[in-house]
Amino acid sequence: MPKPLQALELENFLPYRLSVLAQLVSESLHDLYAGPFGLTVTQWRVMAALGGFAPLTASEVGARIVMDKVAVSRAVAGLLKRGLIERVPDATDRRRAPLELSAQGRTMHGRIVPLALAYEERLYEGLTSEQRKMFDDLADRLFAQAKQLRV
Amino acid sequence: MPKPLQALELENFLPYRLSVLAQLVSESLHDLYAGPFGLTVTQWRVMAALGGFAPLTASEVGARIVMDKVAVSRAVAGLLKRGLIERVPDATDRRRAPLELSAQGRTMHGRIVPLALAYEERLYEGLTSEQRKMFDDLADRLFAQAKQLRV
DNA sequence: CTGGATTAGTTTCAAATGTAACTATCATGC
DNA sequence: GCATGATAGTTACATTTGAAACTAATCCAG
Repeated sequence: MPKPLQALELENFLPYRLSVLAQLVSESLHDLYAGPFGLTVTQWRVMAALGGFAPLTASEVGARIVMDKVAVSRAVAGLLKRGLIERVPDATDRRRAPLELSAQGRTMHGRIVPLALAYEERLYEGLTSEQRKMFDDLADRLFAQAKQLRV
Repeated sequence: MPKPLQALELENFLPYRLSVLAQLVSESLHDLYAGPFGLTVTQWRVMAALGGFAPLTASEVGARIVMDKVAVSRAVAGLLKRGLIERVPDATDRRRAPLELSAQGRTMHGRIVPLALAYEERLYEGLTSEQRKMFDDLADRLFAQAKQLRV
């Protein structure tokens, strides 16, 4: 009796597994800064990008955190209103609006970073340092391959 | 001069990396069945779950594909309207509404599965089979750990 | 039995998101 | 130097999504 040539078990299907894992991790992390600091995922990512590489324009932020410019624009609007980031006028090109963390934003950033790193550390806890490197490396390759396959 | 004790580089931050990788893969896969078959991600996952384990109630589907019942309910409504799935009345408990693929749904499922598996295969292409197993195993551990950490 | 608590699933309303159109500024070719 | 097109960012509208309220059916304690 001919068995089906191909079967798809969601549980073992890589794209599905990646999706579920990423979602679970993302939600856990979200709990760290959503409640206490009132940030959305995108807002936090914008702050993280600026924390490391300010000043950046909205476009540069978008490229860095892989978000379209509308999403970035909205996150930036929210952060500006709360005074967590500031615009630095660019005299040579007034279309550009470079951004950086405000003093208040730096303080918040400084509080969240240790929480985020601690969460990452706990997540990695079951893995040896070789295994961590291995996972990172393999994830990199998958990412490169996925980009390659993107039509 | 005291350097900051902790720094967070988004590019090397595991939750962020997982999120970006999963999103890229998910979008690529989405292209395979959204255009040609007009399915949303959730709809496809519902069909995939039913393809392997029907009959399942909406709740059971939700547990399997890690989706809340509202999302499942909406996906199911869309699939029912298109005649891709059917309800099997449950005489012993009329609250429950077990679902299964219709003939038409099975046909579509049978067309999508090979496409999905082929994509997965191409994604894995740069990895040896040991590396695949390794990645899967490490991802499993991370997932278990993430569940553990979930408050 | 029967009234309150549970469970399955749907609907509703508000918030988040994506696409496309829009404004403002700058770069370029003639 | 000025029309055309490109770029940065915002706004508007339609769709999707999420949280909570709701309906219907079942379970269970007394």
